[in-house]
Amino acid sequence: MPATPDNQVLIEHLDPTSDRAVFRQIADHLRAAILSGRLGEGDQLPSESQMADHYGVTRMTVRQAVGVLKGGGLVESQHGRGAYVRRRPQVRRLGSDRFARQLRQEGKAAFLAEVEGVGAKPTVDQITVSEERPPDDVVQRLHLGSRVKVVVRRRRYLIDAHPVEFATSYIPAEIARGTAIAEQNTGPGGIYARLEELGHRLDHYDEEIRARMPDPEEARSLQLAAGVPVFQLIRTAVDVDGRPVEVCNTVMSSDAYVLDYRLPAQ
Amino acid sequence: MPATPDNQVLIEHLDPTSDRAVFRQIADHLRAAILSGRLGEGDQLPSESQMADHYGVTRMTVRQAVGVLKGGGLVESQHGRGAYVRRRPQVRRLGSDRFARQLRQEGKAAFLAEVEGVGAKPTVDQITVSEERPPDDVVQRLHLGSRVKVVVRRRRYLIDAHPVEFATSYIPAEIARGTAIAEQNTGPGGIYARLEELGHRLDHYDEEIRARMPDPEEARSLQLAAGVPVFQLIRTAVDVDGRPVEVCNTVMSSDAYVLDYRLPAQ
DNA sequence: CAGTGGTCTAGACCACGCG
DNA sequence: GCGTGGTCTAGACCACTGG
Repeated sequence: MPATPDNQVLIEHLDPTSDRAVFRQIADHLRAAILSGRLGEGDQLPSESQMADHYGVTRMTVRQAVGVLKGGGLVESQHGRGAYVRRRPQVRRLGSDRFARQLRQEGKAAFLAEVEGVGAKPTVDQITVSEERPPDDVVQRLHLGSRVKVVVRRRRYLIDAHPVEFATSYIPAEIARGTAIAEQNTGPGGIYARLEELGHRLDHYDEEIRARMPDPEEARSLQLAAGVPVFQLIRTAVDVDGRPVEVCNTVMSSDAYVLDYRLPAQ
Repeated sequence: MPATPDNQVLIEHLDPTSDRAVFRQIADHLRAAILSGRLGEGDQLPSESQMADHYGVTRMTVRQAVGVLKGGGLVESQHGRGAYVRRRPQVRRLGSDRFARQLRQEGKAAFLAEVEGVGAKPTVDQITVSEERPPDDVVQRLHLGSRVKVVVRRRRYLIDAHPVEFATSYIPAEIARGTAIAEQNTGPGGIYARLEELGHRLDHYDEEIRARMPDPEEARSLQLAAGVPVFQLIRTAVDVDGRPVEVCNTVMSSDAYVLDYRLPAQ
């Protein structure tokens, strides 16, 4: 009479007659456990060795299964510690009125004011300002000639020391050169307030939103786990004369943000 | 004197003194080749065996490298054929005025009219209509009681036979029951035209946008390659009395869409 | 049929974390 | 020091594509 170790109950979860690959079946089990709540956010998965024993497969097969869940953003692993059900960080809602409001707020940049308002600690770092030839898509959006330079502002935004987005703004040098827009600190109300003071009364913003996987540099800068896509939001500010005066390219961690827009029906 | 086969030039690309894992170095090489255009969209990568020979590693190591690029959405592999630089399909731009327009268009649903307008063949399939208890988040958004039922409309949209999005609409049964909204074919102008005919003049739409990796069911339904995230767009239609009359939950392939919004500055 | 990617084994050694 | 995940080897067999 053969021995029947207790892991037999788990081994029975595998269907050897199924066409579905073993590692996919294991991934399915883990996914079901997570979605059902049997494994909650932050819970540790069984170790790879344990699962290999349980299912009667090698560690490499288990790793394939876990890899599926990591690619789907459900699981995050930490070298030397274990694999965990990924926690969804607190999201920040970006309303479509955020810039209308900003124009009225004096003294603080919108990001700082809003994040402090919910009791978190906002930071802006990696600020650089330079004058450059813009990339082609920016040339198009700003209706510039091919040799025209722009002031380029780069910065990264963090909430409670967690990076959530970074942005690059392009303003025609003709407008921004020598103004506060070309300084590290643009002063109260940010560059939109400065643009209006310079006579470019703003009419509207056009926003283009894409979603994609980050490149390795973006993943590093935003400390993204595997399986977390980014929003790419390209905003063009247009003044009342119909002239585009700024393009801002923002890359945001998709699990730090929900974008809210209100559209009139007419 | 040892033989130096021609693949030696490629083997030299590996830096054995580097801390970076071999499969990451290989992935870096391939990514650089793709981003520089040396490998263009649709081009076939060297076979796994070829790369294993070139770099002097096993096939499993090469597969890890290719897996990195698949997870990033850069590469797509086809069983028995090879691995290819992924093609980005044509994108459809979703303007924020798409529903204001729709109200004026008679005779055709907005999706069909717009896609035909660019010379492509639009399809809607998997249409189902039923009456159900809505999920919690829909109960909240529609300001409903806990036992109230809604008419649920599901459908999938395809462009040139490629699925690009699927959507689920929830309309309070009290409003929709017995009307064209509860039929397969809602008639000219779609459900928004019917809602207005029923006396619910629409005031605005609230849209919430998220990005995330698809679950396996979504990936199958939208035929998504690995490394392609989805947009999830939840739209709530509100009538002039301030009553939410529809919630529509749409899941879209992120590489089929760019979302465009225009925001007034004031 | 040959060549491709997909799955899986049975090991090995390493780097990291934590007690 | 021990358990964890990370990397890598050297095979094997399979499923699929295409000539």
